[in-house]
This record gives sequence, C-alpha cells and structure tokens, in this order.
Amino acid sequence: MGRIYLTTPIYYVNDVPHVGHAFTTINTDAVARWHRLLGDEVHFLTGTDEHGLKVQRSAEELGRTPIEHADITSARFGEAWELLNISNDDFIRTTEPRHHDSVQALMQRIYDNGHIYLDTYEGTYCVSCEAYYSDDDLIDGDHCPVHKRPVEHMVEENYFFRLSAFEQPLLDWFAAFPDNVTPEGYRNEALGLLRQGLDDLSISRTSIDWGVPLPWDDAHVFYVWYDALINYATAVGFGADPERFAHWWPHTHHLMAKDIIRFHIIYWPAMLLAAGIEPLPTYHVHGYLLLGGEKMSKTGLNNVSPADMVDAFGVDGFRYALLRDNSFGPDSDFSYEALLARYNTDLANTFGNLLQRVTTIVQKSCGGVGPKPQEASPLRALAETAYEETAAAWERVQPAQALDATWRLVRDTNEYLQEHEPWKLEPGKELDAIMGDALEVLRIVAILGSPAIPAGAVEAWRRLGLEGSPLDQRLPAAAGWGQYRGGLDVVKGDPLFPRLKG
RNA sequence: GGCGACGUAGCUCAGCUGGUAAGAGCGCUCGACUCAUAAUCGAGAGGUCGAGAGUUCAAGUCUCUCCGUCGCUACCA
Repeated sequence: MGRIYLTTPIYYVNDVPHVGHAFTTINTDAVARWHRLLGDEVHFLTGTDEHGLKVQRSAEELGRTPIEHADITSARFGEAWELLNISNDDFIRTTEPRHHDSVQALMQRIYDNGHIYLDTYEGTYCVSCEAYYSDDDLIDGDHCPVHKRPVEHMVEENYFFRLSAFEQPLLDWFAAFPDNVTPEGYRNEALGLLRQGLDDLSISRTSIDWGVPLPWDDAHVFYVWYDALINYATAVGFGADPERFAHWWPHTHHLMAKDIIRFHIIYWPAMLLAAGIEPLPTYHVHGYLLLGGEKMSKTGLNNVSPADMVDAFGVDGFRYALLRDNSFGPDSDFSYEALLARYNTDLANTFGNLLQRVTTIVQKSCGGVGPKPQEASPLRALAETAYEETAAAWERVQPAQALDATWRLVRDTNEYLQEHEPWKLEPGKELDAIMGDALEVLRIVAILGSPAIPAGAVEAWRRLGLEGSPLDQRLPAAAGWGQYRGGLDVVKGDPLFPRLKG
C-alpha cells in the first residue's frame, strides 16, 4: 500500500470554471480514485487562488470587498466540482487563516535562511498579468503584449527571492530524478527554462494590501503567485502540524497545465529548497484543449462551462469522454462532436449495450439469477491483461490509455457473446458458463472503469446483483478472475448510457 | 529573434533505446446475427509514415536541410 498526495492548481477566482479547469480537475480526480482502489492512502486537494490586484480591482468594480468577491467566485468552483463528482478531500482558499499562517511560516524560513533581500523595482507593470514588462516586451509602445492593454508605470520597494542561487540545485534535482516531471516533453521544457538561466524574483508588493503580509515587514504583501504556490504545503499542515506535513509531503504529485510550468517546476521547488523542504514534488503536466468542433469554436473555451457538458452528456459521460479522448500530455482537439462520438461508441454501444444485453439474457434464460464464471474462461487471460495494462497506464497518469485498455476487454466480451450466441442456447451449463463469464467481465470493468464513471459503475454493480460498491473494492485482488460468485439477482434497467443524437 | 513541439490510413491518434508492426479506434463498403441502446460480430478498401539528402547490412524510428502547423518566451487548466 502506498500513499499519495495529489493536487490540482488552485484556480484564480477571477476566472469562471470552464472545461480547461475541468480537464485538470477530472484527471486528478480519476487518478485519486484509482489510487483509492489500490488501497493507497490518498489526499486530494483543489482550491482557489484569491489574492492579487486583479481580484481587488474586480471587487471594487462590483462594489464588493475583496473577500466578499472571493467568497462568491470561489464558490463557483466548489459547485462545479461537486457537479462533476470530484472527490477532493480538501478545498483550500488562499484567504483562509491557515494559509496566511503557513505562507508566513514558510517565507520566514526562506528569509531566515538568507535568500530574501530588499531592493527597488521600477518598471512598467500590467495589472492584468500582475507582472512587470521590459520595454522590449511591450507592443505599440505601452501596451501589454498579452492583454493589449496599457501598462502602468510603477516604482516599488520589493523584496527579492534569490532564485539565481538555485539554478544548480535545481539542475541537480533534475539529474537525480529522471521522473520528476512527466510526460518527458514537458520535463525537457522545464529543463530548457532552467538552462536559460534564472534571475532573482520580486516577491512582494507595497502597492496593494489584498494579500498575505510579510511577517518581517507588514508594509508589504506577497505577490500573489508566491503566496499561491504555498497552498500545497498549507493544506497538509505546513507550519501547523509537522507530523501531518511529514506524513504527506514526500508523496506530493502536482497535476497542472503546461502554462504554469515556470512557476511550479522552477520557482516553487526553488522556494522549497530555500526553506529547507525536501523532497521536491513530482509533476504531471498536460497540454491545452484546442477548440475544434463547430459548436465550441465559436464561443471559445472560456465559454464552455462544465455544466453545459454535463447537460449534454451526463456527469459520467462527460468525465469519460473527456478523459478518454484527450490524452494527458500533448495539446489535443476538443469538440462537442468528438465527445459525442466517444460517448456513443464507448459508453452507449460498447459498455452500456453489453450490460443491457447480458442482463436481458440472464433475465430471459437464467431466471434472473446470474451464474458464476468458468474458471478456465477464454476471457480470463484477456481480463488479466486488461488489468495489467490499465494499472500501468494509471500509474503513468495516462487516463486515456488506461480506459482504452479497460475498454478493450469490453469489446472482447461483445465479441465473445457473438461467437457463442447465448441467446440461442437453452438453459443449462453451457449458457451459464457464458453468461457467468460476461457477468464477471462486467464486474471487473465496473471496478476498473470507476475512476472515470463512478456513478455508472455503482449502478452497473447494483444491476449485477453485487453487494457493496465497486468504489470500495481493493485492487489488484478485486480484479482477479472468478469473483462473481453466482446465484445473484441480476436486475435489468433502462439503458445506463442512452445513445445520444447530435 | 530565442527555445521547443508536432506533421503516420478520410478523422483522432499508438508506434520506447533503428531490424517480420506499418497499427488501433472511429468513419466508409460488403456480409453475418438478432440477446441488446438502428446496438453487436466478421471481412474489406484506404497510408511511398510532410519533402529531400545522409549515416547504416537495416530508418516513421538517428543526423542535416527544407516546407507546413503550433506553443512558450514571467495571465489563464
């Protein structure tokens, strides 16, 4: 049995939850659910990032205090994750007292270790980016290259983090841990950033007060990014509960999109090293969802809400199609049409239909009582292979590959039925053997597929007449062939995943 | 400009350190079946693995050049 601490990024509250956030969160959730099946001790964290000038100004524009604004917008993420059946163990908000305490404790350690110094910073600043730009970066003289909005001139006394001192230690980390970042392409990107050299970072602001004050100088607050990153430590008790922190921290896995590689894989590990915290986290980076389909390209990713997808495909349908169709790593095309095709093919036709035909035949020919499988079933080896490949893929944080491996077993079982035509058989040993095999596959698939389709797996489990829940099974034992013991009341129901029209 | 990724059947993509792998799923055509959600199963068509050159006994698989697409270069998953 292992232990794993999984995190999504904390999402910036000025954003509205969209399918990009959902992609990261659903992937993390599925991995968390897989590890729970393995019997691993799992802590799954998500949350919201709530400080910074952008939030402060948005709040002002809306006539709210920053915390009122953050309360409202943070809740939208919580609601979205609830809707998507996300099984996070904790939801952190950077405005919580526990986080302020943790940030101050961690930064104080870095300060005490001599890695922070005071200096003056003068430059052009984009409020939307909350970042300084050099003149070269600007377009049209004074416009932010990202937001195309005018930048502002700022002069600040800032505290700086001596990031430059950690270039070599970070390179050493990469050398020592070949799997610290997956997939490999992103590992190389991070290494590339490192090799370009590291400059010290401005980490505090005096221009705003919506943030965490520096413990040694309360005229400053931490720049939102540096406070935000620390959430991962806060949530497992940094500064408050050393025992708990020691329990989880060595097992930290951060999942995230490629855009925040620099902050997460360069700055954050450097901060940890500066604070004397090791080992460093493991990272799993994915690409962007690119809008392809007609229905979505018109609106843009930001306007595709998880709720819309759930309306279209159901919670499990959306989860499954998203995980299966967009591999974790490269950018991938995302479209309503592709999700629809995936849903119909894999959930309606392949899995849902198999469940339906099996339960129907058991009703008609076996008196509604599910027989047990054959010990030497032809499906046995296929099921064992499916488990091994499924498990290996989840271990690599490759949900699409994992589901592909699981679903291959479902396809094999449809083929098996076709070959033996149980609908032509009279009640008896031969029929029982075939139907028992099919029921056993469904039992296994309900478990292996549950990280993607938790609700559907539970319902399938119930229809098979099984006790308990597929979510409470323990792998790898539960995937072993022959555990559908037979004599169970099999229930037929409405199609679990109804076929959808475009 | 710098750094990087990618370009394999109509579509989405697998193909690790080079050697019977040119593959999967979808789509399409034909056929079978009828338990099942117009679902299922089988067969087939379809690719000179972006172009060119090179290394090698052997190259989607390594090197170089070119063409094309895209990303990052302190906002967003």
